[in-house]
Amino acid sequence: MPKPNSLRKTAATRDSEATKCQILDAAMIEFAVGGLAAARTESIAAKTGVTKAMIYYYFNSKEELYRAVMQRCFNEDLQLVKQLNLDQLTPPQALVTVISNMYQKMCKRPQMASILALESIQNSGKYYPQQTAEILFDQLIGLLERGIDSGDFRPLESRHTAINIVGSCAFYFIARENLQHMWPGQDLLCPEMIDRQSKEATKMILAGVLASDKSV
Amino acid sequence: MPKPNSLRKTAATRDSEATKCQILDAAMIEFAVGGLAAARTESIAAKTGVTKAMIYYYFNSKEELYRAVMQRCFNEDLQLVKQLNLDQLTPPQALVTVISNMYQKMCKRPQMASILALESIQNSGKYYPQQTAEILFDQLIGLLERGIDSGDFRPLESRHTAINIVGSCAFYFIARENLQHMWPGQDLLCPEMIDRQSKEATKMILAGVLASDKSV
DNA sequence: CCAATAATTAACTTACTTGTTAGTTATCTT
DNA sequence: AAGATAACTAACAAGTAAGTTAATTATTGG
Repeated sequence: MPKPNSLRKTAATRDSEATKCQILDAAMIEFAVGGLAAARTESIAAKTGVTKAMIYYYFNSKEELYRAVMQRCFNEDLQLVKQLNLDQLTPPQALVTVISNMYQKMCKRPQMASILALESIQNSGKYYPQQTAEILFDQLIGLLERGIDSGDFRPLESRHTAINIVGSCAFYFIARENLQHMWPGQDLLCPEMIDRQSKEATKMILAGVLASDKSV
Repeated sequence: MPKPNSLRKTAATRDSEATKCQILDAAMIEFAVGGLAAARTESIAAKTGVTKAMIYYYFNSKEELYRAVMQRCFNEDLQLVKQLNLDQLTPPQALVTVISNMYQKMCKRPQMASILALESIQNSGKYYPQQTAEILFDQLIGLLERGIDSGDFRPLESRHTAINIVGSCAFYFIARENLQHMWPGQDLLCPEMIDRQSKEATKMILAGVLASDKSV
């Protein structure tokens, strides 16, 4: 009487796609803590149901595995962003949407912010899939400029402002473990906390960006 | 005719304090790229005029060296912050001062933001000198609450807002290498750029935080 | 059900990294 | 100026980590 499909690697043996995915998931967690340089292949393997050799079987090297993780991160991201159809919204609405979307994404993949930050710090972003990071930022910058032109936003410097907006969001996730002490016992990743942080950020950013004669 | 005091380690031989300082400086640069885990003692030594053995002679281990670097970072920081005398300023003035001070500090030690971010991501902040990070955050939170009480600021959630403020500042330095592409050829650490970023952040944050019936 | 192939492992090799040690050179004291 | 001590180095030992290999086990198609 063999169990056909237990949770762990017990059954469902030998499914290459599942194994690749397991490795990618484990790698994402490991890379999100140490980045490419400090990640240990042994440690990644330990998080999966398979041996280290499988990493090399499917991904050839730690570096290529890292590339694959990055790729997957950004693909998901781009997919989501394209579905937003920001052009059909007013600039303030679009901005609110972008911010809310950022938090949702981070909430779904809490490792995201750390991985991107680590890649930037450790490797100057050279492993980012070509221009993908640019696309995401440019979208926000474009939206800000549209809002300035329409008079919804005050005349601000779009690039610097975009940095401030993304930064305020990313920081919550990057410094999560340190911010913990402000809310003892609370899980900073629980939906309620994320929601409060998101709302507070949205309010501040919107008020900071809107032309003084406008309001939402 | 021996040179008495050339720039490198040529002359001025055997000055223990200078050597310790050289090691700390080199370590700071190395730790700011990879964090404790990815930093190589060999690589730190290579940045100094002395051998790796000196690291162990003066600091015993990579970990203790890391602790020393952290300590020095925070000591400087606390010193500066205490001199601000925020209590003698109105809340909006105090906030402007805090923001401007953050940028100045980061400008002086561009590795700072990366080191703190890496420590948080890699080690959950366990190497921060006891409570020092808390003090810095609490100061900002206290100031925000004072502003809410006085009616200068709108009723916001001080902790979340503090995170947004610090985040928008830190991100510029953390993601510096990636943001580079927005200003091709420009040095993001040059005083003019920092000044523009700082001004833009100040404007946005202040507008985002001030009660709607107030202005600076 | 058997052969071919794909997935997987355990054990190993090679390169790197931390930390040590024994010995060397400069500086300071008397 | 000699002896003591502090600063320093080169070479090494021990442990760790990346990547490989040869053999093993499951799956699939005829």
